[in-house]
Amino acid sequence: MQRKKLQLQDFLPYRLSVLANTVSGSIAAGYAERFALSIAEWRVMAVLGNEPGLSAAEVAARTAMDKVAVSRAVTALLKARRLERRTAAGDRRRSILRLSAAGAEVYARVVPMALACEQHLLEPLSRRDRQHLDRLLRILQARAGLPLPSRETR
Amino acid sequence: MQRKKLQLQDFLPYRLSVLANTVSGSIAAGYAERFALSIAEWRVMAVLGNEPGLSAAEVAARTAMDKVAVSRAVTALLKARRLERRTAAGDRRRSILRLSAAGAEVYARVVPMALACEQHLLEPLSRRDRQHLDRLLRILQARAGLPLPSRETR
DNA sequence: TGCAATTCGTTACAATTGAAACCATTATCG
DNA sequence: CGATAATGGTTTCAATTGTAACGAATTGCA
Repeated sequence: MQRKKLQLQDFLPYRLSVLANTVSGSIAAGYAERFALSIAEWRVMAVLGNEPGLSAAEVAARTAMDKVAVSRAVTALLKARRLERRTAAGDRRRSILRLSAAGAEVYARVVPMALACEQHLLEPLSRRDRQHLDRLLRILQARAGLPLPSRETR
Repeated sequence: MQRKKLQLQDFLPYRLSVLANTVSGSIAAGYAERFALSIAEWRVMAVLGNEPGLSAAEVAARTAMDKVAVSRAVTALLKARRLERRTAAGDRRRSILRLSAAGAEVYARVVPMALACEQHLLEPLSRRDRQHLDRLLRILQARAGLPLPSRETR
């Protein structure tokens, strides 16, 4: 038997959405202003900081962005000279992306801000709480990927 | 001492964002098609289903939407005849919103879908896990509202 | 009172986003 | 080989969204 009323403020999808927006917003407020970075641009820089030389498609896979969003973020980062792009030897469709020196410097300055922000968020949680959170999010993420069993086929 | 490397896939704000988007997307797929409802419109209907007679500002407060988004959703819902609007007696700036009969019927059909979706998501979690999740999300939400202590003032 | 500030909600305009079409290159297969 | 399909990435166009300005109504206060 299940709850019959729907209270938006108790509804998990809604709560996740509000929380994610609140968090993203307050982080973006940190780096967006200072470095003129959008969330998408920051994500691209974040993966390339860890794994230089990825192609646009690989960046897309790691950031959960679509290829159009990546393309636009890359364009903006190239214009700002925070990224360098070569075309892959052996496949001239693919590009090879890496942070420029300037990009690496921005990266080095934003990473601590991002980690500090995460720490701030996690501060009220005990070690065990954090482990729990990690586990719960992992489960939910896996579950969210699955399709709902449809009414017709069950 | 804190982690020095930033791995996007372990970064809490990123994980929350991806999870929330995955979940919202798969729910929206359920009602969006069938009922031609956007997420914003559904949120407005959801609160008015519980609390008929709210003003637009009150809807905004309960849905974490801004007033422009509410205004647009309300316009769309009025056009679809799923909402009725009167102006408040005693304050002619305020509006009084409630679901129309047709809106109430859509509401009655979407609520079970939404709850089923939530149940599907929560299915792999034990009772205690769910309580934990509730508590953790509550803490994080409260924490996310607070501003980061700024480097200058500490 | 009456004038300034505030609130409610809408509108206008620019910026962002998404879907589909597109070009160039590479892979597949008869 | 040569045609067709598939892939990587960009562009285009329309729809969505955010910000600021706005008009109308109300409140506060000198």
